[in-house]
Amino acid sequence: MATRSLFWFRRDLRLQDNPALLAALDAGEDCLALFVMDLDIAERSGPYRRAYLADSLHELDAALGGKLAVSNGRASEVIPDVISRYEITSVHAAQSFAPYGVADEAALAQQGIDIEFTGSGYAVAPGRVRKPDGTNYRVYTPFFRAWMTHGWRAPVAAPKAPKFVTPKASDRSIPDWQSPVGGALQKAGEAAAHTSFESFIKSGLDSYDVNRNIPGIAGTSRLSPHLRWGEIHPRTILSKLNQSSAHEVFRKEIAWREFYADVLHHYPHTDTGYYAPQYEAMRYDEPGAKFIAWKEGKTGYPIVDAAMRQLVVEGWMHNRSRMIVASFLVKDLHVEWQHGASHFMNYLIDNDVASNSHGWQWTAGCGTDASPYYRVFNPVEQGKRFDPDGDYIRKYVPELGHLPGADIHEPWTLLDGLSHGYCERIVDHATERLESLARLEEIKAAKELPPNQRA
DNA sequence: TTTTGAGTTGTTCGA
DNA sequence: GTCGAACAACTCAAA
Repeated sequence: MATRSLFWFRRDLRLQDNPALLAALDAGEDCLALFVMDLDIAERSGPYRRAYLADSLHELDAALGGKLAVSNGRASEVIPDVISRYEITSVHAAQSFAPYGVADEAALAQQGIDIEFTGSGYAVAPGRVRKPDGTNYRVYTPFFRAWMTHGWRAPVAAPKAPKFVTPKASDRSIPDWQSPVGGALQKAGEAAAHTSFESFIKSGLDSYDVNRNIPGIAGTSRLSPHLRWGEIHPRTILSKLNQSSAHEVFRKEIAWREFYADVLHHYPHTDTGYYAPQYEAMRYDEPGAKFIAWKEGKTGYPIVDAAMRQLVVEGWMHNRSRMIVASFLVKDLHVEWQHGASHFMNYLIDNDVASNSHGWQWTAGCGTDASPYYRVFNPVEQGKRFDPDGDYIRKYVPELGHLPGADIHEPWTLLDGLSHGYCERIVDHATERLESLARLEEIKAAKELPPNQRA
């Protein structure tokens, strides 16, 4: 009897270092490569996310010799249908740990579809790193140590002479979504991922510890979208790192991604829910005009506005900027973190639920290892410190292009500062910082009330 | 079980 | 301008 396997491409749009793909090719005389496109999700995604995914799928299809099947729908409907139409004898995939993927797996299992899972998008699969007593870590540093001790397998090579099934024309719905006119979308795909990584090794990695915090220079790896879609596997990256301190700082960033995936795995409600539940009771402001100003990059705080505009024109934002704008939304505008997280998810091409939700919760003070409550980012100080010459701001906020150097951080102090179309500050930071601290005092006090008197 | 040390990313204030 | 201390208390991990 003939064997034909199905490989379900999910967040692993690559051929190299893909053990699940090797398992699929081993299991069949030929193999159908399938990506399942949920158009409902795509509909709700921002333009850059869509364009990036389309680009990545085209790259993958080319690498497969034009044999990538793409079918629209939900995995729980598409996969059983494909199994019967192509007479599939075994199904293979990497395991997912994000809420959507986990739901797909459960729905397929319920229908009795047997999937052989091999590996995950992490060096160490979520749930594997445990304390000696078997429970999960809730603090990063001990997690990191245990993760290092746990270790991970070496990368594996791309398949040699794979035999893929030619899909029917009706299963070739590879979208042609384009990025918005004038936007600057990062190149997607496995080849681009390796090009990015190699150029980062050559010119960025050894100074990563110093340069990664300066949004105005290209000091970061730009690997986040590639990791998001699995165009490169983290263990491929880890295998190239040495023991130097710059490399160690970068390794720790990879570990943060793994830590947050582990936390989300153990507390699945924290994708949109509070990790620290007492913060739910805090007084927040409804997102209104100020929230819109934040989204549009019109808060009157140059570093915040530059960052928010970078997000909209590139589908990406520097990590330092993410913290600054997140702090501003939560602590200066008193808007709940979920509104900001959702805006990020729509625009970011590296939109990862675990990293995004927990990054936001860290800033908001309600996450794991959260920032102390009294730590409120000062957008002017952050600008002066991390964009000292204002290069980053001038790149994204042309209204301030006429201001030299450090003058750019406080345009309201200059006589003609507001005469070039730049907006006035929507709030006063010093005032809102105190307001934020006062609201935090309220939930601290509330915690001490007996349960029947709590709000 | 108890104890102890530690904990991504900062700001402000006063000397 | 620079520097160190204060900003709290709590939870977590590990001995």
